[in-house]
Amino acid sequence: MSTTLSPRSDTRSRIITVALELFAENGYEKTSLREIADRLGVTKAALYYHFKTKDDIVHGIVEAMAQPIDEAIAWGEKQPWSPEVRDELVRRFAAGMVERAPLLRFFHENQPALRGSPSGHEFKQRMIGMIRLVHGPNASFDDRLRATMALFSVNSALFLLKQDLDDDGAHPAQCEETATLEQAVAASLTVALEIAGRIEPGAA
Amino acid sequence: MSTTLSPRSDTRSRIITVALELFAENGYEKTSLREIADRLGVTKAALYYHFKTKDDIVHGIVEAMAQPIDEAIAWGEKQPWSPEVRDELVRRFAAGMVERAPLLRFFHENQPALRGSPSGHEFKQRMIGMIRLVHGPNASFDDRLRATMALFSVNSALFLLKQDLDDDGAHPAQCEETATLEQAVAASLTVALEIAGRIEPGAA
Amino acid sequence: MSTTLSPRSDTRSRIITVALELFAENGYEKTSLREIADRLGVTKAALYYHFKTKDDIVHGIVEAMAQPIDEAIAWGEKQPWSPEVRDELVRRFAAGMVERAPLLRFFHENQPALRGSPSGHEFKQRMIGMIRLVHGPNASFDDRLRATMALFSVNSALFLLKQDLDDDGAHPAQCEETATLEQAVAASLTVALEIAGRIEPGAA
Amino acid sequence: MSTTLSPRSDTRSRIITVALELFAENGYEKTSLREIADRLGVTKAALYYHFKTKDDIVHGIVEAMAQPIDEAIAWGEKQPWSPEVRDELVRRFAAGMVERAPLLRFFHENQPALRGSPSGHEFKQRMIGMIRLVHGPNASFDDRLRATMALFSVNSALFLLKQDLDDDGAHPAQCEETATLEQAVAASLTVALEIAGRIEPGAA
DNA sequence: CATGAATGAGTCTTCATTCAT
DNA sequence: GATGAATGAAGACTCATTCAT
Repeated sequence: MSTTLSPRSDTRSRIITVALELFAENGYEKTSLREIADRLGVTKAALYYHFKTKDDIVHGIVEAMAQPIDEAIAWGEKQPWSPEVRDELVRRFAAGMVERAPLLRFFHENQPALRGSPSGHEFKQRMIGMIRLVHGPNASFDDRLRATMALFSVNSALFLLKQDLDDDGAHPAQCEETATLEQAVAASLTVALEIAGRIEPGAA
Repeated sequence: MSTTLSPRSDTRSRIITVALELFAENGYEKTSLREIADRLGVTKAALYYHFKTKDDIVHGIVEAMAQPIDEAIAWGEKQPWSPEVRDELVRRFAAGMVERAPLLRFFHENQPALRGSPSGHEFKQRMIGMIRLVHGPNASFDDRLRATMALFSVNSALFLLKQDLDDDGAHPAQCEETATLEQAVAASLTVALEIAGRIEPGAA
Repeated sequence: MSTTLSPRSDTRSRIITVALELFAENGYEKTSLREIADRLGVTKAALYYHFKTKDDIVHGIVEAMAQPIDEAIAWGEKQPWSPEVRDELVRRFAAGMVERAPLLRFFHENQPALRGSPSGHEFKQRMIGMIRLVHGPNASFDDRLRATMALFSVNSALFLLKQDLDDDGAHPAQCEETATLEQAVAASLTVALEIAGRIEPGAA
Repeated sequence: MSTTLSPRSDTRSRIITVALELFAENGYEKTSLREIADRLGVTKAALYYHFKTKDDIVHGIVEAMAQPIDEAIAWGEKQPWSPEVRDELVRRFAAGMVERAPLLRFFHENQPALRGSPSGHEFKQRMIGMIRLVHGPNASFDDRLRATMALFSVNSALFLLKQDLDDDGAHPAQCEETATLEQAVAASLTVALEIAGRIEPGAA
């Protein structure tokens, strides 16, 4: 009769999953609630039983997916800044985001829709928090930019990967073989650490 | 009575300017033709005299704004790849994009809308061309990622700058002074060259 | 442990009270069952345990609140018409309606919603019955109108009172002090009796 | 090529006519834009070409129909208050409203919908203005109530008339013959003047 | 060159209602 | 007595697009 740690409801989390999928693939604006409902085999009205508004679904997504970031932030806030901490943060972020690639993509590619949305803001704050921890206190604009790019690295890698797949083999020996997801992520981490490595300790 | 190099029509180019402004600021989907028309003081129908469809406006934008990229590409294609050429390409791209920041922002933040749009594809091809020239032949995935990020650097800098402006000074001595546009661009170039600098000549 | 004259159920009568409040304040159409349920701290479904439909709640309201009218009607039907009876009916109606002001307001301001509703009809029949008793048999249209207006007088007074409250003192010495509820009701009775006083015994 | 005094557009005024008809008959909330559009043989979207919102249609109605009231108010404001002016105002209002009966009915029976609507407020202000002119300065609550009821008299007469028609002859010799519209209006004026006649000159 | 009028398809959202538990 | 989950129908509104003038 009782499940340990029962999710708020099955439908609710299925909505979150499917919505993120569609939002990431087709964009927030181009994804209608009908599409989400159809793919789930329920009615639009059912969505409204679980979420007050379309934007509230985004809220649900963030709430359900941002945990690794929150943990990384929580951890980072307890450490005094050091190059090691910095690198560890980058690593943790990358690790957490690999399986959540759609979340990052959604966030990056839907800024206009998220601008002015409370839930969009919510996630942006987390990103900004991470960035701040990575570059540490008293950072120059250069270093803040490095921190930003280091974290966005995963995203660029995913962009590139997607490009390769869309071309499906149409690149004539110009480049090497198409990378796998794992390779892409590895590359993203390599480059991210390179970039972050140039961040200099805050000038007192 | 006669303009040297008269543009196809004044209204036409005003539409392009205003549309890009709005697309960049509010997003492609959230910008209606009515808004564009209103801001220009004409009717929606007038837009249809100059452009066949909403997407066609994007086409017009790209056509009107991508020139510097095209020139950089044209130049780059004639040079054999070398670290100097690579850096010069990065510099030219940055130089060209500073005044066209909205274009880049529009491109980055509206992927979902642009996906599936002929005009979106058009611009993406140019970006891919640039990336390819920057990393040169036979590049590893790592290097292609570096090239990509070097070019996207401007965009990250602009993202950061916008964040600062939105907070308007609410960050308590945590970071240095808010940067100016020029400083931001300079930083973006610095970092871009750092990243590109790690690209290694195509191995065997 | 036992209430004399226990109501059908406590929740049931709380629903009636709250529903009438909301119906009177915000209108029948603009009041959703969710609102009623929320204000009571129960679920919509709970309402359906006590009432078959939304309209059935109106039925419940009328049933619970129209008693004084019914009694006045019952009394009036036993008396032969006379000016004294007429005045007494007006007085009884006014007396009964003061504490039931929301009922009257609801009835007056929601005609469109009540039209076509069985429960709306129910109440209207009572009003018509009252009117008929007030003007007595063989009344001219003028007298029927007088009877109608005499009874609706309370409502107009309440309308006026509400207006005053909404303006909260913004009328610059144009009128006297804002009246209290008691004064308003007293005025309404004065005027009602004036109007009814002109009703002439059924001619011929 | 040019019509003197051409209406803003034919469709526009047809919308106003039909909308008022339906609003008065079925209520504001129960009248959907589809209904209005259907009855006009156009699409919902066409309505939105002429009116920004459903409420804006009400605004249009008031603007188009309230002229007689405005004129009466304008006239009344120029006269010093006197019993003759008072009666004349009542007469003018009645005269103006007969052909606009639906407007008054709409206003009376849709308070909840109009509450909070700018256009509803607009009309209410006019009514309040009229009332104020009828009772004159320094009026007691009683007199303000008389003024109000005098003006609402038409409405009550119409209510009564409608009742008679709905019963279609089911009243068993209880009352006289059903009145005609003209008789009803005449009665309403008679009673209105009676009521207004009791208004006493403001107590200096 | 441009407008006024209109459309069709689709969006998000709300509501009364139902039913298994 | 009451709830959680879901539905079907409908509503207001927006948008890109068309076309006669």
